[in-house]
Formats: sequence, structure tokens, C-alpha cells
Amino acid sequence: MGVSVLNNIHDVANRAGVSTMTVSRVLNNGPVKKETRDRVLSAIEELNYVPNQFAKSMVSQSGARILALVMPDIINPFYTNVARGVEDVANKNNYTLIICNHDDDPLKEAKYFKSLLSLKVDGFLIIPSGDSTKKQLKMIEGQRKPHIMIDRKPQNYIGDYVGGDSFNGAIELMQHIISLNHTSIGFINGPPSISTSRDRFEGYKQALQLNGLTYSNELVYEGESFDELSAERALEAFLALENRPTAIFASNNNMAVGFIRALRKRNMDIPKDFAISCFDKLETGDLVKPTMTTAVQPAYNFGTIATQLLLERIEGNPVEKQRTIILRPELEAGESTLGFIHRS
Amino acid sequence: MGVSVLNNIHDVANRAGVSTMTVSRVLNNGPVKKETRDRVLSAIEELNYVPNQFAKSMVSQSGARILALVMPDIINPFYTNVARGVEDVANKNNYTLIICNHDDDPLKEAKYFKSLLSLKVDGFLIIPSGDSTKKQLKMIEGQRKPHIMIDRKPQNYIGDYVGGDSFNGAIELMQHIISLNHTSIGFINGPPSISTSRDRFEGYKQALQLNGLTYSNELVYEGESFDELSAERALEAFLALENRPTAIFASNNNMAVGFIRALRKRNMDIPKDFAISCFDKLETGDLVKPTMTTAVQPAYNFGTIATQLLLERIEGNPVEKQRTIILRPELEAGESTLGFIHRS
DNA sequence: CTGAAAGCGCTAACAA
DNA sequence: TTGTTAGCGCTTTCAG
Repeated sequence: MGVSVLNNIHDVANRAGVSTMTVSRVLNNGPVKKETRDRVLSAIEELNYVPNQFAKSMVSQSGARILALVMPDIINPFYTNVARGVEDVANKNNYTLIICNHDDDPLKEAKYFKSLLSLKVDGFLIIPSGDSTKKQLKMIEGQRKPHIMIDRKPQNYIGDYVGGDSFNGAIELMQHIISLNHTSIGFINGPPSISTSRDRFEGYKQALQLNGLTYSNELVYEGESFDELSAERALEAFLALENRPTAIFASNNNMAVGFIRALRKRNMDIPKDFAISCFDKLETGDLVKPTMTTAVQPAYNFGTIATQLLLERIEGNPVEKQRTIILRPELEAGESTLGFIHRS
Repeated sequence: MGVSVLNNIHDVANRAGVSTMTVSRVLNNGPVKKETRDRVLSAIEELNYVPNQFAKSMVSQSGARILALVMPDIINPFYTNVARGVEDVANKNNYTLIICNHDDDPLKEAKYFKSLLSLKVDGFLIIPSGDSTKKQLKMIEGQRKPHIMIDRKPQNYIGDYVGGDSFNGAIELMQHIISLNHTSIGFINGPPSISTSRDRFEGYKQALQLNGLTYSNELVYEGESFDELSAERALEAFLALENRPTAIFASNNNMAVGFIRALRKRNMDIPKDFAISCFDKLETGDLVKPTMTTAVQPAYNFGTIATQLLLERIEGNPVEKQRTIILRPELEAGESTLGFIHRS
């Protein structure tokens, strides 16, 4: 049964009594006499031979069909869905996927870029840690490696991008809240170095203006990252105000969850004490009580579309210089903003 | 600035006026005169040179420091947490992680095994699709590739394994339900080709016996997979019974979610119509109403521990023939099983 | 249809 | 401290 350990094309050639070239041809469906091919196939079988993809790609100067997805954190269901979209399209096209979590840490991100470049991946899908990623991208661009940004877009980035319409999504969410007669709306945001933070903030301000509401600095809390802790701090800040906001717009799902958990600790109620809404679905959000008013982004499609665009570049099809795909979020009204407040 | 595209060790050597070996030594912290080293370093910088990891690992017969995680579906938060545990330990040890979703499809799994073998990954972490994975493992074993099973364990599998105590976890969950005076308990299970299904089923039966309750076939629904659809079918089956169960033990989180969603469609209530409990946390489960009674497994630790064990094998430390780590789940009682039923 | 020689980018082993 | 040679596993190119 010859289950030996490391077999190479030579071993197969020897066993089949042919040259390595003939084996190579069998492997790549080249022209080989049926009889010879069968002999080679048997040898492959008997030796448990698996060709070395890298030796192949090295000599043929082709990629090893590996894609890299560098993103904040696979735990967040929003990113998980992006990842699944990427994987599905990658797999369908016979690419393998490497997933890296940078946790919004630019250093970790940079380290990954470097080792992925060393691994000669065929292309990069990136949810960047922030604007500083632009500098790190030079590494990738210097190697002429196809790449695409997802969800977030570093300032002045030029290149392919797939993301959501944070500006208009924020406005819609705000319009919904305002239509319920809230006039004092707190905004819990991520760091301004991330494009989605900036865009949602602009949407927030724009919505206030459109509705003749005055903007107040103390109603905006800027977290150090898109996390639960920031949301808890935001709550503390809001509770310390003379005039608390009656409704909250949280910049993402994590922050909304953090806010709710912080409220619970204080035995406070949604939407009585605070109405709340956010970007991006909670996992099994329909089972959460109260259900959350959300700007739902098509995360899975972010992944599939981005991967398709990336593959077009990798496969060298002539495509425009840069492509930007913006998908609109969908407003899902939930119980977390239910009920009216009557203007006094 | 010489941002040319593909630079190799030769280009660097030429630019620095040294041989490729000197460059190689600089790259690997070998003995090089400081002055020479600096020249090489400059050349590397100027040429934007990134060494080719595969060429290196090919010639030095060492791995490229890549781990493969083959698992059912990254969308399920249980597996997501496993994946995150794996990634963290991999990263800490300078390994890169390839993630593949097999969706409980043995064919997809086999295809992945093959291409990962071709990619010469250093080791495999596997949440197998079922018992049939044992056959496919031969491929991996034939290449003497280190590997470890997580969560599930194919029948008669011999080798490293990290998982939960499904049998005792099921008993604990059942004891909890029975202590609330439920005597008719429905069990929604996954396919028997998966070890966790079998173990939980055994626990279910054992708990009945321990409490003098009779086992009834019609109270057990065996899904084709651990999914929501199966749970909905289970509900239909239970509703058709003359004597419905009053409590449900769902074999995993997906199924519990599916069951709840199916109940909601029918305007039925938890725990009034059915008390329910399951294995594995729901994401943001604390926000779900009613909160779910759960046998919580330390998914993240499954990942970290398995990866540590795998790395020991890869790095060739002498370890025992096989190691099995069983982590006990923790019972978290929730509102989904709240309230007593008085025996009539 | 099949094979021999050369070389992808890199490092082991040796030599100087 | 540095360089030379050979070769990892494979495919390209060219020859038969």
C-alpha cells in the first residue's frame, strides 16, 4: 500500500516508469497516451501523492490561489457575515481563504500584511483598522497586489471599495427617531479615524439640521473603538447631563449591545429611559427584547461582491481604474424606539 | 525609490553588491558584518523586497507556518468563538490561519483536505462533518500531517481531540428540566453520524432513566443537520402528538433558535407552551427574551487548547500518542425553563 | 506522445 | 565574514 510520507513527482515518475514531465502532464491534463496516463494515475494513488502547489506556482509564476481577508474581529456577526460571503465566492472559484483579525490595531494589521505578502497570496480583502492603513497599503501596492477595501475606506484611498451608505443610513435612522418626536438624541460613535464613524456622524448632524434641531457637543460621545466599553462610558456621560437625551443612535451593533447591558446593570428600561437604534444587525436580533431598530447592512453581499471584484483584478480582466460599490442599508424599525414622546 | 514589482533575493544582492547568501543571512539574522548588513537592509528597503516564504520553506524543508481550520460554518457563534481561539494562538506563534467552511458536507470537506494538503499547511484543526470524515483523514495521516479534532470526534477516531462533555452536559440540562417537574421532554437532535448527537442522546436517555421516566420514541426528533429547519419540523411533529412534551432539549443553539422562531410564527409562548433548553450559547443570549437555559461550552478555549496541542506536535516536541481533552459545559439556567408544572 | 535540460527563489553544506 | 555549488518540487522550453 506504500503509504510513505513525502512523495514527490519523481517518486511517481519512477514508479510509473516515465519521466517527471509525463507525470506533470497527467496532473495538468496534458496530452498523454491513455495507457501511460493510467499507469501514472495508479502510481499517484499508490503513493498517496499530493502535488506541491507552491513548487508549481513558483515555477509557473502563477498564484497559489489564496486570498487574504484582513478584518477587525470575526466575533462580530457583521464581520462574520462578510467573511462567509468572501469564503463562498472564493471557494466557488477554487481559492482558499486566509482570515486575519487585526482588532483595529494598525500594528497587528501591518504585521499581517507583511506575512501575507511573504505568503504570496493572490489578493487582499481588507476591512481596514482606520486611516493609517493607507500607509500600510503601500506595501501591497508596491508589490502590485490586487486588493479591495470593504466597509471602511481610508481617507484619500484610491482603489476598489465595497461598503454601505453610512451617511444616508444615519439620516434614515435619525429621521425615524425624530419622527417619534425625540428632540434630544445622543450619538455614540467610533473613532474618527474610521470612515464609517465620520460618515455616520455627518449623517447625524445633517438629520438634525434637516429637522431644525440644534446640534449639541455633549450629546456626542466618541469611543476609542467600536466596542461595548465605549458605550458604557457614553451612558455614564449622558446620565451626568442635566438634560439627558431621550433616544440614542449607536454607531454599530457592539455599541448598542454595550449600551443595553449597561442600562440593565442600572435597572433602566428601553425604550422608556432611552430609545435606541444602531447600525448592523445583532445576531438573532429578532429574539432580543426589545427588538432593535437597526440600519441593516447587507454584510454577506459586501463579502461576495468584493470578492468578485477582486477576482476580476486577479484574473487580469481589464477593468476600470477603480470601482466603488455602495449598498444602501435597510431600516428595520424595532421595539427599541417604540412609543412617542410628546413635546412639552 | 525603485518601487518595482517583483524583486527577489538576487535583485537585493546585486543592489547591495553582495552574494545572495549574504542577503539570506541578513534575512535570517545570520553572521554578517554590520556595515554589510546595513547595505543589504537599505537595498531591501529601496526595492520594497519581501522574501518568498514558500521558496524558503521548500528548500529548508520547513513548513510555511500555516494552520488550517476546517469547520462547519463560521456563522454559528459557537464555531466563531472556536475560530477566534485558534486564530489568537496561531497568531501568537506566528502562524497564519486558513479557515474553511464545510457546511457539514463531507464532499466539501474532502475537497478542502486535498487542497490544503497541496498547500502544504503545517497542521489541521478539524471540526469534522461526521463519522465519514474518518476515511478522509487517511489522506492527512498518509502525509503524516499533524491534526486534531475539535468538538466532534468521528467514531473510532484515534488521535488528539478537544471537546465538551456532551453526555454529562445533557444529563445536567435534563436534571434541571426534570427538577421543574417536567415529565414529558422532547429531544431535538442532530444526525447520529455526529458524535455530539450520539453523546447528547445517550445523556438524554440516561437522565430519563435516572429519574424513572419512560423513554418514548415519539419525543425524539432527529434532524438531518443541526439547523433551524430541523427544529421547525420537530415542532410540527411534537404538535401532532396526542400528548405534547412540555419541555424541549435542543441539541444545539441553532436548533433552539429555529424552534423559538417556529413557535413565534404560531404565536406560542416560552416557557408557557414549551420550556426549552439547549447546548451552546446564543450570541448576545443575555438580551434574548426569554433568556435561554443553556449548557454553555467554552468554545474559545476549545480553539486555544486545540491549537496549543497541535503546535506541540508540529514543533515536534515528544508528546504522548494521543491526547483527549474534555471540557465540561456549564449550566446556565434561564427564563426559558422558568416555572413549575405540577404533576397531575 | 514523451523526455532532457534549465530554472522559479531560496538556503544547506561546504569552502575560502 | 563571505561566496560557491547544489537542489527543494515543479513546469517551461525545446528536442526527439
